[in-house]
Amino acid sequence: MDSEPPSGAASGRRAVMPPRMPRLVDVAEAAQVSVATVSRALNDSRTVDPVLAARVRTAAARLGYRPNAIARNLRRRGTRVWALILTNIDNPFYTALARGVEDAASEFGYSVLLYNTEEEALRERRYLEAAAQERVAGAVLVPRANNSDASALLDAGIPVVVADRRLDGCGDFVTAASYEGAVTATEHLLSERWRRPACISRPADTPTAEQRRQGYQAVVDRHGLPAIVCQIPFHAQDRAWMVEDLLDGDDAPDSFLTIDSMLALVVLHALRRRRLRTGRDVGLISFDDPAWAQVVEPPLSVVAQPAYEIGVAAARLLVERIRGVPGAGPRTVTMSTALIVRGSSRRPPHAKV
Amino acid sequence: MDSEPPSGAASGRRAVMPPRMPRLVDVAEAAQVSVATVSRALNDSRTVDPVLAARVRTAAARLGYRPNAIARNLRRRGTRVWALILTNIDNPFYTALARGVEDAASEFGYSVLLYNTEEEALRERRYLEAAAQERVAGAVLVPRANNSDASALLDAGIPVVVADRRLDGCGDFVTAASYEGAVTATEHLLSERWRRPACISRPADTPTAEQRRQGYQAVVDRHGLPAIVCQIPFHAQDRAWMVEDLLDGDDAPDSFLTIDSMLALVVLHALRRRRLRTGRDVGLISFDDPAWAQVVEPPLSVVAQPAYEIGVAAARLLVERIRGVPGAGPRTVTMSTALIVRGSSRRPPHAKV
DNA sequence: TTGTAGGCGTTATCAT
DNA sequence: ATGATAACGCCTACAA
Repeated sequence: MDSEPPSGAASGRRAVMPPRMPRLVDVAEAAQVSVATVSRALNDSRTVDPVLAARVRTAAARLGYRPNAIARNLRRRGTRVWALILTNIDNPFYTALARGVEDAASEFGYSVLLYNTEEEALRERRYLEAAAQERVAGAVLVPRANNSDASALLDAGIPVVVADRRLDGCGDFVTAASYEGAVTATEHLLSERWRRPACISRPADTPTAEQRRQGYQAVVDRHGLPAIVCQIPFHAQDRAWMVEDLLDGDDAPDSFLTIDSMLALVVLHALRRRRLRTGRDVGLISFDDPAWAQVVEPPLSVVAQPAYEIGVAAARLLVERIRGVPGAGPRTVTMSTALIVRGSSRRPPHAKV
Repeated sequence: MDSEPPSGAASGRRAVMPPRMPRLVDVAEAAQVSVATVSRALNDSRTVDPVLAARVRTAAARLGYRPNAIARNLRRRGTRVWALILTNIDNPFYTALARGVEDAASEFGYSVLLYNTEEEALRERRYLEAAAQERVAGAVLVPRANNSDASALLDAGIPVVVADRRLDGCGDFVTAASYEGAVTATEHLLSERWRRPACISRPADTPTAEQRRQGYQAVVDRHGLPAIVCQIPFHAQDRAWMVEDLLDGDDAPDSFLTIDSMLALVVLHALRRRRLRTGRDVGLISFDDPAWAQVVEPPLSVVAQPAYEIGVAAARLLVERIRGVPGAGPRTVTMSTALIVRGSSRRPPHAKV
């Protein structure tokens, strides 16, 4: 048996100990009822005498009683917590997605654990494991790559909703129509009479990036144009150089499709150093619609994704999964993208090549 | 007593039930040892026979055993989870701060619950309550206003580190030198020969905003210049109008200090509509150094705050608080800001007024 | 309607 | 070094 300090007074308690929080029994004692009655009064007060219920609530309030979620979770065998595992909270797209998830979770009565993998496989593995040990009620996962392994969660029977980047055999999936968006964007560049569009993308093991690259490629192929693809690692130090090298090469592009807004920044940096202007010397269109898109000169043309709504949709699927019958097959929700033409993708009538 | 389904076989378990996870007793049975030995082998294996320890680990691995953090927390009377309560994850400053906290937390072995209050008092209250019930080991709090009430956490003896916005009587505090930063920024504008700088700030109950406003005001007062202050609510719909109204008024400013990067976007919007250019027609300098600062034309002058480092510092203070003697008085860490002059704050030699 | 008491899975004490 | 076992705080089946 444990040797607890005498609970009688301050005698056995060291001064440095945090104050012991009131428990159900304390409330019960104060209200002169049993713990069962307190528990019932505080949860489903239907089956409890209103008079007693009031007495209980008064006592609870007076003592500053706060239910211990740990004990409750143990007894209920489940938490009211979700894990949100994503690759890079700095990317405004994921920031918005996170807001959507958090917002909806809060509405459904869940708290959310944020795990930022920084696109690192090791961290992702650690986090999936941590989430499983925390016995989260569910998880929204943006996998690092197509070989990410969510089995730590799945084996534990924890529902997982995958967001943004496909991951097979992993339950539900919410994403935007990446391929179609890339097709639209590339066709837009061509309709503006750009003839050598480049696709600035991410490593090929990033599913969504790869789909966008393919959408781009399909269009340039169909038009008999060369595919100019540049896959920039997430952790590259010399990102701007890669674009500048591209511009210096023999087969320099005359326009760009960037598959996320951080790459648009990279391209804009490179262009600035080369003293090239978008919407004039070169064309530029990017996936995502970051807050700054409308304050650059000229404003940035984009393929906007409903990032916040994707987060909300993921949350909705997750609650259904948690409440619902596991029998139901995996569902995929594909949100549509929106082409927003601003200035950066335009090509002036008499531009030189 | 509870009526559990017979645990013997699949007979009593409905097909829809999630798989029951292996417990310590299961590992013990498989390894032919007592639960105590398993627990010891998996935690502090010093005091256990290497042979048995190996057998335990093998059995645990084979069964896919994952310690139940809920039960562990109950027994240990404490979680390995922090709460990160902040006002707006969309603001790049807080995004970076969150990364810092999460990064450090992960290193210290903690998970972090993200609570995004959206600058709403009600949500903040709910979240503080939720964090307290979750019995988090500690919290990093960016309070909504100077009247925020963290007693839900404090009463429970949960250490709180306040970040960015001061909140008295609430333990440790990490922030950047707002007042000084604003002084520096304002003096910089004056040194560029702008004569009517305006301060685009936030409501007066936002401590940090107020300090920046005061820093600005001290400088313009000292120079006998008029103070032009515009406090834009966080949820305002017509934010750009407020700035445009300012520009249309009799006492129109010739330059701006914005106290966060989102307000810089608002001002840039307004200026665009008025066809005014920064670094030429008007001056602009902003707190924070968002990723887009260097791709606007001209690049944005800023007072940069070490957002990520503030998050890390908060995390460090928090672990010390958790591990250390509560006797130690509240500490304040003030990080210095950095004036980065780019193009937007410059005033050309022969500018017209 | 209310009370009693067992157990959720783990850790740590005590006894061996 | 190992094992049996009592809590941690809550919920709920069962008895009254």
